[in-house]
Amino acid sequence: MIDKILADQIAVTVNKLYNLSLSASELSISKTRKEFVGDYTLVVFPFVKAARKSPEQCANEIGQTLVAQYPFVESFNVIKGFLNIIVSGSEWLNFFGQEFNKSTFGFAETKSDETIVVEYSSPNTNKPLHLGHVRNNLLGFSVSQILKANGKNVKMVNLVNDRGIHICKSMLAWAKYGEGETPESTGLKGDHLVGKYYVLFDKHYKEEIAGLIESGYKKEEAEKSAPLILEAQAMLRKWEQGDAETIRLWKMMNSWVYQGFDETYKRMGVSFDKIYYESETYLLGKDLVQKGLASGVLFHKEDGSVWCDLTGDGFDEKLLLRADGTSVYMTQDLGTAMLRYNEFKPEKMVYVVGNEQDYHFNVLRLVLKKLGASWAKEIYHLSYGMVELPQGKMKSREGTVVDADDLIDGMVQTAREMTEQLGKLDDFSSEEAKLLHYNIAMGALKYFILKVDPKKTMMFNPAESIDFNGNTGPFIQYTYARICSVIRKAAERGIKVSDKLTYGIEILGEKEKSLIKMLHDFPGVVQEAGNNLSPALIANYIFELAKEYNQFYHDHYIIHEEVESIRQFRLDLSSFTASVIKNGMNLLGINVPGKM
RNA sequence: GGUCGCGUAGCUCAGCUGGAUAGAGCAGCAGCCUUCUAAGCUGCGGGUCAUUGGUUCGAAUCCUAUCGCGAUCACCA
Repeated sequence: MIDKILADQIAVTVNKLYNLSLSASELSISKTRKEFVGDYTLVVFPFVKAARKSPEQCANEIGQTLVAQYPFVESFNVIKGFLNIIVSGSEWLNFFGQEFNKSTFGFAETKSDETIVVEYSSPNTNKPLHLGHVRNNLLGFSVSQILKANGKNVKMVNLVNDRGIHICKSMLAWAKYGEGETPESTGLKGDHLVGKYYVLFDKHYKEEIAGLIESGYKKEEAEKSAPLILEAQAMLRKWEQGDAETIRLWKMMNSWVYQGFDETYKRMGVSFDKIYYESETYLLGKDLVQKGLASGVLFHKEDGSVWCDLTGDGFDEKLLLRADGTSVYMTQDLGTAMLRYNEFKPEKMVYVVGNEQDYHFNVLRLVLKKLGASWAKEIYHLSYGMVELPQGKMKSREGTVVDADDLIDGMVQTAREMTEQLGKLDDFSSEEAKLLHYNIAMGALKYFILKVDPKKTMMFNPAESIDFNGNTGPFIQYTYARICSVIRKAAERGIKVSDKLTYGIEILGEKEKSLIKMLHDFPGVVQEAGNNLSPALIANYIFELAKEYNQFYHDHYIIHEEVESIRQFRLDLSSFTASVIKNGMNLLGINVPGKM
């Protein structure tokens, strides 16, 4: 980008002047802050010693040399140790035009062979998706889009946790208390129906425990010997033995859940290339353990359990097989990672999983490495923070979880109310209006979540998330819709919208220049975000862009009285801005409506 | 207790590979609809960047220590 080219040339000049050998990346060159005059700023403090001159002398010297040597350096000014460089408009635009023709916003045109597997979502089939899953899904999907835009061959995968004692709990509760209820008979979404029985199990289980404690049991004993939990464990054993009736029940209830999940995924706008089921993968990893034992990486304890000694690496010993030969979470994950690696031979495997599993992934990488997997270092744990509510943490047992479907319903409802209140959609058909409500609601929700740094614990305030003012998705959608409106209206007046910025350079103001430069830097942002896996960065960038455009719009309120060249330029600018906003929002998985 | 993460305006968050006077939005106050979308715009007030010591021309940013909050250290997944 222009920054780099500029930096290269400045490096040549500085090196020659002071007999140094600095690379462009070692120079501190940034865009000039808006309160100062200039386009780019070089910090000269680092050369002061070599130059044996004051910062001001040094900066002036470099500035004069640059102006003399390069036509695109128009002039400069010096404030303390800061050299502000002013780039010549026409030279700069010339460069800009070339770059613009070469590529559109830096999205790779050719796909690389590099495959990246992104695992996200990974729900349990015993309860509906909640707010925490929403953050997971949006992050996973956004990151995948960002990587795709960077030319990677992305495989989005989901590992569904469809077996285990927790699944048996809801199965058992349904069998005992369900009276044959189905999604059809109740009108409930399948995942909600199953979730209802999971809660019901917990309720009855707690009652049994309380009863046992009253009759003299200790708490731990009561928890272990309550009839319900024993029954659930028995059911799990039956499942593992392939008992026909148990499997039938399990398949039926899971199919309800999947239908419910599909609906929620669809509403969130996320999708997967491949879905793994834990019931099919939970035995994986055992052969890895055998190999590990053979090679001496793993060892047996007296009771027959298998462990990996990680004490030399700052971790504890890690269990991989129980004494009875059954595997644990880590064993399965080792097996699944191996399976996935062999299947895709990816350059990187991204796991979108909450930060409470940081330890797990550190251990996973380490054990894989010890087992001889050279690719273990390519596992990237996209670790995200919890979502908290104003009342505190979400706890399913205390009923303080925010259900994903309820949340989306609420957002759509609010969008509808706001829209009707403003009376803007009078000329919309009911279908159009419905779609718009959905787009606005999801835009608000998605942006609200994605604008926060993934690794940080975030506060989810329902009241604020549906605010349509300020740094929000709807603000950006609104801005985009207005740009489209300008273009549309101009077309009605017969003004052509061209793709190239070849007009009006003489009348470019500072604002236009800085706006175009911001757009021009967009590819860099994508690149950086792709590498850092940070949708938050893109979200904030798009907001800045939308804000800048709004400012521009208000500064040039009356366009139809202006001269043709200015019109032409403004239109180019508008269409350019529009596409950048749209591309950026697409990266985040947010729809932007053309009119609002 | 060990390890990891976080601490920036009343609130929610940017900024963190060291650069100029630390930025947005919300909330509060004062203005702006005859023109293309007021879901908007303008202005005002609001800060010991948790504390401490260091590194240097320069620290919210890097390092030490302390305090506070959280996660984790399961034969749960």
